[in-house]
Amino acid sequence: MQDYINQLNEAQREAVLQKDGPMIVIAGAGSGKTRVLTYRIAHLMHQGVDPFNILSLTFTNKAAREMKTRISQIVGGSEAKNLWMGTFHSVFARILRIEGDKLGYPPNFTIYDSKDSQQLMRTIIKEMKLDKDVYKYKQVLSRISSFKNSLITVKAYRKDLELQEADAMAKRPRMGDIYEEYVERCFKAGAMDFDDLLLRTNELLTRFPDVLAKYQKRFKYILVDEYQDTNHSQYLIVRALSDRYQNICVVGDDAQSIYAFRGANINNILNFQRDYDKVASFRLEQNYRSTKNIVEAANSVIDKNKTKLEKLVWTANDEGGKIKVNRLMNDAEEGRFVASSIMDNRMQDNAQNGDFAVLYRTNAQSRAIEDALRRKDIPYRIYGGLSFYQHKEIKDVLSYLRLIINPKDEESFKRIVNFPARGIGQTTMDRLTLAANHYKKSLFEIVEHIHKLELQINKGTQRKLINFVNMIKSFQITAEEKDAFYLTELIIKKTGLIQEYKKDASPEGITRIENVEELLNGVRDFVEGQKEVADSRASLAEFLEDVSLATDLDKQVDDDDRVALMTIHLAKGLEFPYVYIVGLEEDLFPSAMSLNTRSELEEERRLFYVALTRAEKQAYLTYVISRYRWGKLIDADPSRFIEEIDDKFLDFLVPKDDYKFNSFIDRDIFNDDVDKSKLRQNKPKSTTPPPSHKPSEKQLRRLRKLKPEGETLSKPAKPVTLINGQEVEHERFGRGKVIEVTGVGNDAKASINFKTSGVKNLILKFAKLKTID
DNA sequence: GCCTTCCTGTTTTTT
DNA sequence: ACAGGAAGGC
Repeated sequence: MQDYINQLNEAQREAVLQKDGPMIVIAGAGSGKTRVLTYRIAHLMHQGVDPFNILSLTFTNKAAREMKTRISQIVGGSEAKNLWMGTFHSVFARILRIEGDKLGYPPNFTIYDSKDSQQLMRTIIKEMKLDKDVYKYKQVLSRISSFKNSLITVKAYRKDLELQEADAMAKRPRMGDIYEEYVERCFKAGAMDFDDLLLRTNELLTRFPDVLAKYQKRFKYILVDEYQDTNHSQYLIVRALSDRYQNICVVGDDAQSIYAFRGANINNILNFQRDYDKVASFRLEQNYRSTKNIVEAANSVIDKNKTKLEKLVWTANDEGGKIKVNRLMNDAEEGRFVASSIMDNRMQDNAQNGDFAVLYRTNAQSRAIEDALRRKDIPYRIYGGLSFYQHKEIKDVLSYLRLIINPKDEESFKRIVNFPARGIGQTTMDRLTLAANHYKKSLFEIVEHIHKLELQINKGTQRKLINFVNMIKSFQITAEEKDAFYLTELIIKKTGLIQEYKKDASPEGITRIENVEELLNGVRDFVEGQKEVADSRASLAEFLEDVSLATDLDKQVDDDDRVALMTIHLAKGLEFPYVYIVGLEEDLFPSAMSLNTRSELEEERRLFYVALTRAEKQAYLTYVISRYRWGKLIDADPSRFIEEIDDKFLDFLVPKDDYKFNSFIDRDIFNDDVDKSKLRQNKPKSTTPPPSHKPSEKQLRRLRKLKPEGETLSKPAKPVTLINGQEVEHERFGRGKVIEVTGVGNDAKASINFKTSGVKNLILKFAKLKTID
């Protein structure tokens, strides 16, 4: 029993042995955080704590599953089954299934995924006759999401003049009305979106003290992993639940906080010691994962951030190879480099495909890497991107299941009422919706009573609608008697879905059918795993819940040997012997969207830190000179993040001097609104330009745009004498005709009418113009 | 009510 | 470049 204790270092052991009271574990990357969490839970159980009384919140369901397995290996027996473990969303969805009726939700409430939410928002904006260019549904939705994550209800919004002012300033004065309508429509449909799962849990715990007391008593010990990525809503839930016993253990690393964009509040971890009394705090600073080179390089990067808790991550591991940096011509070549480098490493080090990961900032970058790997027959798997459950054909099938479970689910109803085609068109749907809004009933109920209502829908169409509803009802009866697999198969056949897909013989169409088959297999596996559970109807609901909360990582199959391709966000918590971080270019990583504020840039830097620290043995950084974005070839500059790593940790495969790091120019331009002096303090190197500094063409262009009086950086181009009517050619704008010339010498400008891009005013000193005779 | 063509946003990250 | 939605014609 004491065995596992001996496998820990001192700091880890202390954190495991500390039994009661609030505690925080600041765990540097690779410092054995998961190990501490698992052993701590196992230890609690050894000390006689009932697993039933332990709640452990993890970042992914996969992490929860793995931890459970490891715990049961340590404690033996099946006790670990009773642990409450999972993501915030899945744990509280379960609680809301039990308690949701108090808030007016059916036990089988639907969980709207982001596509459902988007669809609903579109409908609302259209119905309210708002300008869709001003009220962009995604923007509106993300604003509402941030309200919900900060626990700002519609009521609270109505009282908050500042928020309303802000929306009015953004030309969206109807935000409050939209918010209200959206919340009402979800509620009417018996549906919760992702944010509701947390918001409604808060509502439940606040409005019903007896419910709060029940779960406070139940969860005597609470553990929260990745605490740095919790949002305000999650923070309040944890506070409420832990209030009675105060046995709350949070684990996290402020340096790895990368989810601010979805409401994560880094202050939750920074202020933990203020929030609870007598907090025991532990620091795990020894890294067991990576080589010295990687650990120290990563440290040197994160040092540039101002907002952080002090800690020193170190390692006793070997020094290891330097981080290899390579520059490639374009994204295709970048892919080829990664592929052949993987082949080399496989040969030389006898590495497996599964030892490699390729990490990127945006999903769109996977394409080029994929192509290269496929050409070299290197097996790979892409994580993220379009999740399996978001494919059209899968959503179609799932919508049938969802409607069977919850007939009020409007998004499902709309999706399938005329798919496969049943002759129910837009006009009919508009009239139904009107009636539904008017009578405050669901579409389904309106159809059920359609003969009693005076709707302008002809008898034939009414018949079709009733047939549809009756079919769903018959499925409901089947669902009572048979398992989910039987039901799903029945639906696919009886509705004609599969025939519909079979019509399409294109490769995409074939993939569709395969996907449906895969879904069917998934349902079967689920049913097999649920054989003991008597209530098949409940199990169908559970399947749907699993599906809507599953992350791509959750359905990962580790059993075959493949290279992993994923975004850095998805890679958090994972580790690989070899890691390729690709696309290290300004405007891509750091993303152009994050250059406006210091805190956003710091989050990008943390993201880079996360990426680097995934590597155990060898890390590669690549950037390209030009990259296809938006279907166009775009010039790129190397990322400032490469420059921020001390050269002594780097091995430049292309001599560094060959291609200059000029990004400091961008920095001065882009961060004019930010605290410049501080930025510069953190970048001593940038004040001294590299010896043989030569700005790239792209930077020159920027400089010309922003500082027309551009100093000595650019050599004045050979003066061109122009006269009106002269034909000229510009490298970017193409051919044009001079309309007017003004000024002399350095101030000389010309208005030129370009054939393709219209009239431009150019400063002749900078414009590279060729005259055409 | 269905089909075609045009238009639009997408590429920052996700439970 | 490309998918998904909107709009307009049949």
